[in-house]
Amino acid sequence: MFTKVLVAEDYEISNQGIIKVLADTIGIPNIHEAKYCDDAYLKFRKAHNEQKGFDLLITDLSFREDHNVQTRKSGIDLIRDVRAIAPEIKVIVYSQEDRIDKIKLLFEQHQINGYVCKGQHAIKELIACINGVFQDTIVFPPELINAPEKNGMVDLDDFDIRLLEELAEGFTKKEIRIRLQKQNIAPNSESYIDKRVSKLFDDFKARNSTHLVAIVKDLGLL
Amino acid sequence: MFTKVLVAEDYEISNQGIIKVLADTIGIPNIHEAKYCDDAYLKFRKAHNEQKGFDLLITDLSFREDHNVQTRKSGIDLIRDVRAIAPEIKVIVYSQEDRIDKIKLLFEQHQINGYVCKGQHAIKELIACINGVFQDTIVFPPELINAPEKNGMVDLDDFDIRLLEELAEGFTKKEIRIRLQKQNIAPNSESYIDKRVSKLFDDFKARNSTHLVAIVKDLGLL
DNA sequence: ACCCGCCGTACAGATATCTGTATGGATATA
DNA sequence: TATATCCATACAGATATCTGTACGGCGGGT
Repeated sequence: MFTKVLVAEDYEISNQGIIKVLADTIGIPNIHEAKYCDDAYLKFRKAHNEQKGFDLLITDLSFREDHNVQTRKSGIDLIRDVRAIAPEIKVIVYSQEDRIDKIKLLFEQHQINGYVCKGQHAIKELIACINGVFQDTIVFPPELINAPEKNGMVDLDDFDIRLLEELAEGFTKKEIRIRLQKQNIAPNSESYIDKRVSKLFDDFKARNSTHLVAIVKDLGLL
Repeated sequence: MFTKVLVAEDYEISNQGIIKVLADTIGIPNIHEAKYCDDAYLKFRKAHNEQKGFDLLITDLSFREDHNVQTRKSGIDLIRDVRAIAPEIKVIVYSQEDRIDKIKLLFEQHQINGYVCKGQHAIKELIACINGVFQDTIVFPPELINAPEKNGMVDLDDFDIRLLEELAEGFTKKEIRIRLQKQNIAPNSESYIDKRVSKLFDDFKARNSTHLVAIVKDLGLL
């Protein structure tokens, strides 16, 4: 079993809860905690440099901002930086996030090894997840496995996402055209941008741009 | 000190964290937990009926919905029902909520005795809160006392929120006017709706409606 | 009583959005 | 090779958005 684990979670009480499970139920001997991403990173790097690196990182995604200004603002930043110095480190994310698409992204883009959703069954899930990850498997949360098979899923390519981002930033279609042209991103005619956005209206059953952005924000795609 | 405490919190791990603090640090002998509002209510009523009532209720506000359908959907429902059978019960809310206005409402409308915000210093705050409440004081969270000069806080009234909701639903200003008129909500002139929305643009530094909705969605106000 | 600022309404002009139609080119399908 | 289909672009008309100005009413303050 893992012997040295780092827990990055800003909520002190959750933090204690996780540690309690790791120590009492699983019996991990060496547990360290951090309430800030930067602190977690420093602890990780120090241990790594001293050849006493961690086996496992358990991290939250969102960290509340306070007077302590952080260069790493979210668990994703932490994972990125930790992986940069120790690519083989196992990572489990423990977060409130329950939007399937967001969770999928974590596995796809950040190669996390497991995900546990804060909830009524988090202890059981966390234990199962740690065991699974220790055996080199990728542990998806039950929510994701039982996923309601592509209910109304629309698959968006990079261009769609870019358009949605631009719209959410409040740019007009003319501005978007100019911005895309400046970055040599094609296609970039105003008319085509219009067409694609209209297609997104159909896909998401949106009445207009404002509605569209609200919908994709709710779906967690942005 | 309190001798019998009920902890209502659906996140198992937070739950364990709270119990750990109550037991190990404060030394409360009799701690019960519930992961659902209805379950918490039943436990509370049973103890009350048997003349072995709880001294203190510590509850979260939001409870994640699952297959277990609940008649009480939030901590507020629980507080209301518990107070109905035991008006003198001390109540501490332990929640993620950090919007000052929301927290103020809890003290004003629900006469809670203390509030602790999930966060980096929750353990210290929880201990202080329990001690204060035990001495019959009302314990406001530091966030509320220090009222950190609300950097970019915009206070929105019901009308603003309604407009934002309507925009996010994709209605045009003409449609919004008609909808408000049908519900006899005044003011409802198209021009005033325009004015108010334009004011929201200024408040949130939004370029247009789409941007505005994206911003308030990100802020979690919608 | 007077002024001032705010609220609600009205209107108007410049822009932007949304919808529909049209067209040439690339690709692939028969 | 002919044909269908999609991609990217263009244009145009009806509608909606955004901005600015204007005006009466109402309440607070001096």
